[in-house]
Formats: sequence, C-alpha cells, structure tokens
Amino acid sequence: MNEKRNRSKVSGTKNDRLTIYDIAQELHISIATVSRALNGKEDVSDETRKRIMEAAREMGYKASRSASSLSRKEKRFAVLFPELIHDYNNEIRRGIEKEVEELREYHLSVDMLTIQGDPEIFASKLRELSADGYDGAIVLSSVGEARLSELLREMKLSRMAVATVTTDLDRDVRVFNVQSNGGVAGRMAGELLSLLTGPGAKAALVTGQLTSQVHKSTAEGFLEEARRQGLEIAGIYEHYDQPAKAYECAETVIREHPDLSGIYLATANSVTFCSRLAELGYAGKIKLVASDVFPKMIEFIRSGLVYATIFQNPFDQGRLATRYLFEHLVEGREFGGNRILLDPQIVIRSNLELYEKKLLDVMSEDVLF
Amino acid sequence: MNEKRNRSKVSGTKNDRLTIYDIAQELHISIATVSRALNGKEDVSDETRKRIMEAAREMGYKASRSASSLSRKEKRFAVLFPELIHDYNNEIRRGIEKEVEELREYHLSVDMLTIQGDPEIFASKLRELSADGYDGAIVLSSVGEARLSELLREMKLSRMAVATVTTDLDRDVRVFNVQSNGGVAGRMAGELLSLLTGPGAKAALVTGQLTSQVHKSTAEGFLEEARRQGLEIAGIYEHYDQPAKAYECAETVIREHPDLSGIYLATANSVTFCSRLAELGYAGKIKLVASDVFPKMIEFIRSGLVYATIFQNPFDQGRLATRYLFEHLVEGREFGGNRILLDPQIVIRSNLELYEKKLLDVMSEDVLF
DNA sequence: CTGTTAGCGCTTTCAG
DNA sequence: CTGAAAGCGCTAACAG
Repeated sequence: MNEKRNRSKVSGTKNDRLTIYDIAQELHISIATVSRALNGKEDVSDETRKRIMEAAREMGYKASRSASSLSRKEKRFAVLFPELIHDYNNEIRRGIEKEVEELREYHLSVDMLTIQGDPEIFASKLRELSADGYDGAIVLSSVGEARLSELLREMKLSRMAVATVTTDLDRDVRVFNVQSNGGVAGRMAGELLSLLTGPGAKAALVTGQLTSQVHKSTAEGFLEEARRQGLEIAGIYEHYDQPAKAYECAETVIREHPDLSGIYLATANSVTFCSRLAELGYAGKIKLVASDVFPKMIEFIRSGLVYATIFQNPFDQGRLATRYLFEHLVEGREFGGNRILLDPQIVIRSNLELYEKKLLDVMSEDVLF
Repeated sequence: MNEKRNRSKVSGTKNDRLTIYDIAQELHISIATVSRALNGKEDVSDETRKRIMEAAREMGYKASRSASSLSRKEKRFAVLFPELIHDYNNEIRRGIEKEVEELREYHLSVDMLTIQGDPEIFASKLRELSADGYDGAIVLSSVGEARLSELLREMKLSRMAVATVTTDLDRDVRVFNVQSNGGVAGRMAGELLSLLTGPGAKAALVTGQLTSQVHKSTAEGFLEEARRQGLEIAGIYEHYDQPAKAYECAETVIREHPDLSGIYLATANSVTFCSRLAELGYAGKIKLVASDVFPKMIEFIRSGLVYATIFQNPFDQGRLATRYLFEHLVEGREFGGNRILLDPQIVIRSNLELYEKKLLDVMSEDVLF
C-alpha cells in the first residue's frame, strides 16, 4: 500500500509526528481515504469513516495546518457590510483586513462587499455567494436581524458557513457571533458613573435602540449596576442613531431632568448628543460616561467633557471573527452557536493614548496577536 | 537547472505565489542556494548572497511559513525562571506554555528551566544552553539585571537569541523585552486615586523596590499624574517584596500619615500590606488602588477593601514574548532592541469576573489571539 | 467508494 | 561554495 513511505531517514526533522500515514497503516487503508474522511468529504463509506474518525481520536491525531494549507484549494469567504460605514464598523473592517493578511499564508482569500441595508437583499446576496462556491461569509447587517434570520432559515445555504459580528442572527442560521460583552460594559459604566456622581444621584441612559440585542444587554447591565449602586434612573432615551434625534434628545433630557447628575451614552454614535449638551452649557455639570473610542471621543475625553468611555474593541471583534471562521472552515472547529464576548475596557484620560494609538495604523503590533 | 518545476498544472492551488523558484530562475542559480542565502547560512558567497537578497526584496518575496516549518529542523528554545515563582510569574509561564502549544505546529520545542536566582548561575546556564545548540532563550531573572547584562556582554553567546519578560537586561544583550506599560499604569492609578479621594488629598505610593526598571517607570507615571491631579504625595515606601517588611510598612505609613486618604500599591506582592491595613481598622478609610489580579486580590476587590487594580497582563506578556522570539528565530523578524509594552487595564468590581476567568484555565479563548 | 500519484514551497543531506 | 534530489504532511485529480 503506502510503501513509498520511509520514515526516519531524511532531514533533520524529528520523527515523532503522528500523521495520516500512521492511521492509514493502522487501518490498512490508503492515506487518501483517511484524508477524505477527516475532512468530511462525501465519498467515503460510513463504515470506513467511522473507523477512521475513531482511530484518529484514539491515536490523538492532529492535522498539520501547514501541510494542509500547502496542498489545499484556496478557501474563500466574503464579508458583507451594510452601506452605512461609521467608525465602529470601520474598525471591525480593519480588524478583518489585518487578520486576512495574516491568513493569506494559509491560503485564504476574502472579498469585501457592501450591501444595501435591507434583509431581503442581504439574503439574496448570501444565496448568490453560496451558489458561487464561497465557503463562508461574515455578516454585519445593521438592521432586521429577525427578518434576515428568517430568510436564511428558509433558504438553507447549502454548505456556506455564516458568522456575525456585533449584530447577531438566530443561533441556528450562523456558526457563531462575536461581540463585546455588553452586559459587563453596562455595569462598568454604572459603577463609574456612580463613583463620579456619588450615591443616590440621578442618572439617565441614552442609547441607540433597544431592539438590537447588543444594546439591550448593555442597557440591562447598566440598569442592574445602577440599582446596585443606588443610582436613581431618570429615564432611558433612544435616539435611533440619528443625529437629528440625538440633538433633540439632549434637550429633552435636560428639560425633563434639570437636576440630572450623570448620563451613560451607551452607543458609539453619541457625538451629536455630547456636542449639544456642551452647547447647552452642561459641560462640567453632568458627568458623562460614553462608549468606544473614535477621533471625536478622544477630544471629548481630553477636554474633560466625557470622563470615561467603555472601549468595545471593534478591531479585535473583526479580527477574531475572521480567524474563527477560518478555523471553522479549515479545521472544522465548532462553536456550538455560541456568542464570543470580548472584554470591554475602561478608557480615561490617563490611558487614552493607548487607544488613540490603536486607531492610527500604527497598531504597534501588540497582543495578539 | 530547476527543470522539474512545471507550474500551473496540478491541484486547485492558485498559481500566483512568488517562490524561491522564481527568484532562482531570475538569477540562474539553484533554489538551494537561494534558500541558504535567505536564511543567512554561512556557505554562500557574499556576491551571490547580495544578489539574492536584493532580488528577493525587489520581487517582493515572502517566504511561506508553512513550507518552511514543514521541512525545517526543529527550533529549540529554553525559558529560564527564577526559583521564586509567585502568581505573576506563574501567569507569564502559563502564557508561554499556551503559545508554545500553538507553535508546536511550526516545529518549535521549548524547555522550561528553573534557575537559582544569582546572575552568575543564570549566565553560566545560558552559556551552556548556547553550547548545546539552543536557538534562543527567554529570561525572567528576578534580580541583578545590571550584573547579568554585564556577564552576558562578556561571553557573547554565539548565536543564541535572548529575550526578556518584565525584568529587562541591557539592550545590547537581548533581542527585545516584553513588559507592561508601567508609566501608563502608574498614571491610571494616579487618576483613579484622585477621583476616589477628591482633589488635594494626601496619597502614598507603596512599591517593591525602585531599582527595578519596571517599578521605576510605574512610580514615575504615578507621581506625574498625582502632581497633575493635585494630589499631595505623603511618601514613597519600598517593601522589597518581603512580607515582613510589608507588614511593618503598613504600620509605618499610617503612623507617619494618620490623615492619609489613598495609597497606590504598585506591585503585585502587596497582600500582606492590604491585610495588615484592614487589621488596623483602616479598611474603608483609606482608598486603595492596587496592581494585578490574583486570587487574593479578587477577594479584596469584591469586599471593597481595594477599589481598583491595574491589570498588567502577565499571561499575554509570556505569550507575546514566545511568539516574537519564534518569529525572530524563524523568520528573522527584528525588534531593534525595543521594549514591547502591553496595555494595562483597569479592574473594578463590575468587570472583575472577566479577569477572574482569565486566571482559571477556562480562558474562553478570546482575543488573540 | 478507494488507491495512486503528483505536487504545495521549502530545507537539508549529499556530492561535487 | 553550489546543485540535485529527497522528503515534510497533506490534498486533489485521476483511475479504477
């Protein structure tokens, strides 16, 4: 059979690796079959496949990523962005691009697509990609999570794997989701705000819209911690990420609660709100805790208008989603439909520079990777 | 010459990669020579080497890590730990082990050594390893940075690359160093403490010993920010990481400054200090900001004895050092003798669970890598 | 459904 | 100092 194999002869390579040759030998079959079985290809009898899988597990076989990516066909996936690219999404994109660059070494190619923000169009694009033989897709849909889930469920994308970042779909139509740990972020904001205003003070929550799952858990975390800290919640305001609404919202909030001590701005798009608040002369008076770090926010913190912001790590979200989808596609890594939550971080003036640096392309390489 | 090469024929592999074949062809030499030159092997004439390097650069050649690690001899390096393994070093070790496991795929093998903490012994061990053909070493020496630097400079470890974590050596005797951004950590502590105590309050700094470079920059950062925030610095206390000294130190501090409002505990080994302070009845009275997260510290924060702690990410320090040393060894990545500084993070009660989880082996996979 | 075989891109003997 | 050739471990045609 595989007689050509004469181990322990050449190269300085140490000879201890367990390969498909070993398991083929053990089972008296060819390496090709082993390879096929291990990669879940169709053309293997159930019987044989079972024996192979079992042997592999028992012998503790672990495929060599190097060898496989050297011979494998290129894996392809697409990234679907909604049309509206704001700072946050842009950071996610940068994270994806960064990781893609590293994974090119392993024979991955990725196409970035911008899609008009309507669940129907997203769905049909996905179906098209699937038909075109794409192996996977990362979806960043801004709206219509429920509707899109429904559509995807109906069409059953043959073999294409879908992952989501920040915005999520139903568990059964995607492999995994990566987002920030909203619950903890909300609680951190609550704790900081209470520290800033003192106990028993009056605080408000300003957010995008609560129908979004991420925003909802952030809000819940905040309210929970606020309660714990004895903050009085004056109200919850949604501005639907529309500047006009946010502008108006700022006025409404202070009109309704002239004695307000603090506000948690739970979404990244609160610039207008902040600016308006400052215009109205509330700069130092109301303590602000915000979300994320983007150029405008850096100014706000530096000037003291905003005391702290909770960084949600969009860059790493993109990066991780890319890597995980790759591992799923190539190595069959499973995620059980789980959400992968990244740690939010507190940014105040003294560590602001670290996050400012991340925004530039400097990136200084660190962590992680 | 390399006639066996017939590109664009087989496999589904896309055909666009620039390989050593291309550059060999271009220069009318063999791929073996190209490979040798690119890897800095001895046996290549200066003339040829120069031509090859230049061609490679011009053509934008980038070696395939997969292909190389598939054929390469195993790279070996050693990790030298000081005898005293406390929580912090242990986390570094875990980080190293984690990364080593991932890099085994790329033919890396690592030995962990525990060394008696004396510069002379460290040096002679390093010289021995170098003679044994080790390609690199990561050093975590606890004391005698200056002396060890001197010894290493004298002996000139043939070709072995040395990297350091946390504790550093002189730039010319190691390739790079990884540590936490002490300066920023100190400033963060300063800002938080000032927020907790209010402006103009009296605060003290308690640290291990200031001869260590990391601790020194942390202290400087703290003092700078304290000044900025208008904190009055009552004093700087060193306890040399000795429990007995720390115990005593707690008493000294409150005796000398009964009106103290806050303390920054700048090193990880301040448990005794904290406990003693609590015993003396100063639990709620003096605001504490500490360093790092380890089991005992988690309790302190949960109970409110310590308000915040600055996490210095030892796990990632170990991990990154390992990866970078690997990249240096295998891909010739250069660091210009630089320090690689990781971002310190603020831990308060509401995000404590995230860091607690990191300590368990759960690690939940996230980031980074 | 299974086996044979030709590489992926690179490094390392082994001969000159 | 340089070249030829044999693999590293795996996958993808291509035959059966």
